Amino acid sequence: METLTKKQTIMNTALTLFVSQGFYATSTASIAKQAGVATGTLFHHFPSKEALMIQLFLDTKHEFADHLRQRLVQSNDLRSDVKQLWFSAIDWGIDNPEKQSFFQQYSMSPCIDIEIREEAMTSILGFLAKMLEIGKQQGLLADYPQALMLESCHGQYLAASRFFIDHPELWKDEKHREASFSLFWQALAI
Amino acid sequence: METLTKKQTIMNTALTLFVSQGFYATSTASIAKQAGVATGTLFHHFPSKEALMIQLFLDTKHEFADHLRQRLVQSNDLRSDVKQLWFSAIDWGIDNPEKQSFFQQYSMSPCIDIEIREEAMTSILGFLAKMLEIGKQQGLLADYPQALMLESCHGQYLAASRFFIDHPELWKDEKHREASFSLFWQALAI
DNA sequence: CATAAAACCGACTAATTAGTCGGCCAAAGA
DNA sequence: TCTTTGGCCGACTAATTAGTCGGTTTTATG
Repeated sequence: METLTKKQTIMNTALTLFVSQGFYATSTASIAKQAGVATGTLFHHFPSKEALMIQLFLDTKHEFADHLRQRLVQSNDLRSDVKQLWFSAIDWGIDNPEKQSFFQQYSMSPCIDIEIREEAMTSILGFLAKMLEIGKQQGLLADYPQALMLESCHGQYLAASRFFIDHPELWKDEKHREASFSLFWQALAI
Repeated sequence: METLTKKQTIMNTALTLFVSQGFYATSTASIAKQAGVATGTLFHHFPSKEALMIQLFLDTKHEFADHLRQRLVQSNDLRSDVKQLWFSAIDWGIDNPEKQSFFQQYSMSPCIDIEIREEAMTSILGFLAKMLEIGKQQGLLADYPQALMLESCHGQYLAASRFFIDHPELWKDEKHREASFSLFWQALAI
């Protein structure tokens, strides 16, 4: 059993509290206390509360992106590739409901600077953009404006994972899994 | 020119500040000052900051729902009815970007009690649920689980209006308008 | 006009906040 | 062993907060 560093403990605790209470309602003192750490320690690792939030946001986004990249395949069948990506993404949300809630709340909140949010967003949606491009060339996907399609994909993903986090048992139900992907794919398909 | 009551002014100001700074970062003092009103007046009309937020949320949701209901038609052609609803909804978002941002931020934030959010949600999505039911009976729409479809619709709406608020000029572009509806409709259609 | 009710004011308070600072302690290198 | 480095501590502070309260003005009513 590996022990967490205090820094890690602080970040884990902060994530939990930010999700359950909100950024501004969570005091640095309460984070430190809950993490079993002095306030001085918190500010030793992070210059400010905001810096803590930013690192949390970026780390979590990267963790999610890494998870997807690991499972990314490249077969001849675009639809099944996208499907695998879709399932991987929602799997991650189900396995990390707190982090998923974190995205839901802070992906469009003024707590985090808009530049940072957008940068994180494009870094994640980068390979999705490529897949869309391929799909259009293959004539599988509709030729709608790219930016609109990406925003739509993102919205569908947030909605679906919101739904399955609220109803985790339904994610095991083949009918619901398939339906969620169909909703996603049909929107884009020719 | 009709003058606003102080209560209305307080609510308008609060909405603006909540959207631009966030709920917890906005002090009641700053709301009062910006509204040209004493803090005592604010607390005369609203028992607490939270009560102000709740009323703001419910009023705005109702305003949106009323807008949609006014434009609701009932022809024989479900697709064109839904299309009109879709355009009405995004129109409202474009015309009220601040209120739309308010929804984006607070429709899933812990600032507002989850019961209140869900109640507001179902009251708005109520007639959409009926339209989906009709569509399924007519064999026009896929027979996916209802709750999942509603969540997906909501997600698509948030994504689309987010997109068009960021790029208002594109809402006048027929291609983009049609594309946004196609993305929405194709997801649901058989 | 008189009176009552409601809207309005702003100085005030008790509580909470992010962030500081001087010092403690354990480990690593000389 | 001595020294240095860096994680760590927690009492402290200056600033800010939501909400109060006693009093004034405005409005409605008889």
